[in-house]
Amino acid sequence: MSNADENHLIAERRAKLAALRRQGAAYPNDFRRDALAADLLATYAERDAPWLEANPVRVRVGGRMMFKRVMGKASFAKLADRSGAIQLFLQKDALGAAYEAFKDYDVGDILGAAGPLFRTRTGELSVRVTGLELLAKSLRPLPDKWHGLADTETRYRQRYLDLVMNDASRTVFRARTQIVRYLRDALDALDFLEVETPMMHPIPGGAAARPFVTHHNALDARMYLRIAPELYLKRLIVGGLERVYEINRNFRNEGLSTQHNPEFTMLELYWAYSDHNELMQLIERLLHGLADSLLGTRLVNYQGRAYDLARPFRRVTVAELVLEHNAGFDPARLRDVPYLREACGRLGLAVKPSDGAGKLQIEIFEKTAEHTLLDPTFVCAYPAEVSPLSRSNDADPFLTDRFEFFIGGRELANGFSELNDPEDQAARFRAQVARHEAGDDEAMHYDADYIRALEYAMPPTAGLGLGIDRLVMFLTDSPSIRDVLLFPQMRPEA
RNA sequence: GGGUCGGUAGCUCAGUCGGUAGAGCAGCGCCCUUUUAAGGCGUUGGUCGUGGGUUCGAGCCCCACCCGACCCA
Repeated sequence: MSNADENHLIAERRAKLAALRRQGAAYPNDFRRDALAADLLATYAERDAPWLEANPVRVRVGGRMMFKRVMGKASFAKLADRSGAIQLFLQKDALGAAYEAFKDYDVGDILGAAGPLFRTRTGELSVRVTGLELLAKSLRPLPDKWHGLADTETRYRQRYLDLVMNDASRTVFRARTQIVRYLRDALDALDFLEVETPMMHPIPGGAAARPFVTHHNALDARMYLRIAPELYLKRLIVGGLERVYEINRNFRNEGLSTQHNPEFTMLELYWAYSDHNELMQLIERLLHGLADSLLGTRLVNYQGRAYDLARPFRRVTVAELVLEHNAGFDPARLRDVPYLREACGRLGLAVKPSDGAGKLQIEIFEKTAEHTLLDPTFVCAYPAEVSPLSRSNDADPFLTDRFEFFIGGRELANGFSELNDPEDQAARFRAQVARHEAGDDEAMHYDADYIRALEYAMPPTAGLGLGIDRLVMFLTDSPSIRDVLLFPQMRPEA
């Protein structure tokens, strides 16, 4: 940006920076803090003005100046650091030339200040500044101190400004880290091993989704950003690691919405000698623990509605929900393709000629039932047709031992007993390839090495995928996935 | 992809019937030694998202496009 493009506010600050450069180092790096604002406020919360007078506590604090009030020969300012903010009191008598320099400092500048703590007339713990230093000049003015930064586009594109201005935003991202740490600690305690598997796949697998495509020059090979780590993690189960998990990004080449970002974070875990029922119990335990540790209550408020996580989570099948939400649906014809096709037509659903009863059921379920699943609900017994990696149900091979978990009408998790029969898996891959060739670009590819791995035998295993972003949204009362991603995907600026 | 709403000063926002672009905060100058959105006086600051069109005249009306939010698919 040329100077001609800058407004007078920036021009004035740039002139002040130029003056600083003439005086010496404009960006000093020798100031050291010995205290954080919130620690001081907490430590001396009970100390009154006379005590602080009698027991001088000298501190060195640093941070961004968030307000500045000059009243002639005395001034107040507030310094914000990562913990919070503390007020400074500055007097000409005590500071001399540094006081005159301070009057040229701007809100937004990074300052270092030293001096004893005291209480103002109104009782606010403050630093009576005896030494002051400008550490980094802010050339651009901050948003309005009272209204803050409200423009959503700027909040997402310039997240640093959002973090400077909005406490609530900082709180959300701290909570996100706490949630991920809680999950790691809980799984580590269960003797799960955290692993890293490839983000670049020669064959996209593990989910039904369109991938991002890239190219490896040295190998002259097409590569895909992973849509899921599933097939790699299960290779590790074959390898005998028995309990593994990965918390990392997946990439799906799909639209953006309040629920979808092209890159999003999943927890995937694989648990040998377990099954989908134990996964449901695990989810319930994890959600209880998260609510307890993060919120201190199992009564979660999300977007104005109360969710009582202490009540047992509902369990219901796909078929039951289709019947529940489609009055007059003939329960005897749940697997009758022409009947289902007709029902889809009435609902305005576009179906493919290749869609079978399982796929059609799921279309109807998603259209009519999914959004109604507000309280925590496990939807069980997904059709095999839409579950190419799940173990078939022993009593009814039309179904699999699979569930999805919903809160607030949104899918939060997907879990199942893993298909460890290599011949069944090979047949399912072949069916997926046929769908792909019939034009379904979300259908899976045939992964020969994965079949080879299963042929060495994979123990009976349960596997779970948990959407971290949506979990964080729920636990932080955030309406959009962009509110829980530090840098959500945006169209490039013009 | 469709619909609704929005884009005006650094920030938050007004802008009437189409008739000289405004306020608060921030900034700049002066005053002010315990403020709490400090206060007082004065004052600078505009590609009204972009490009066309209608009109004597467009922030406002029409068309196209860009960016964003939300809803729907």
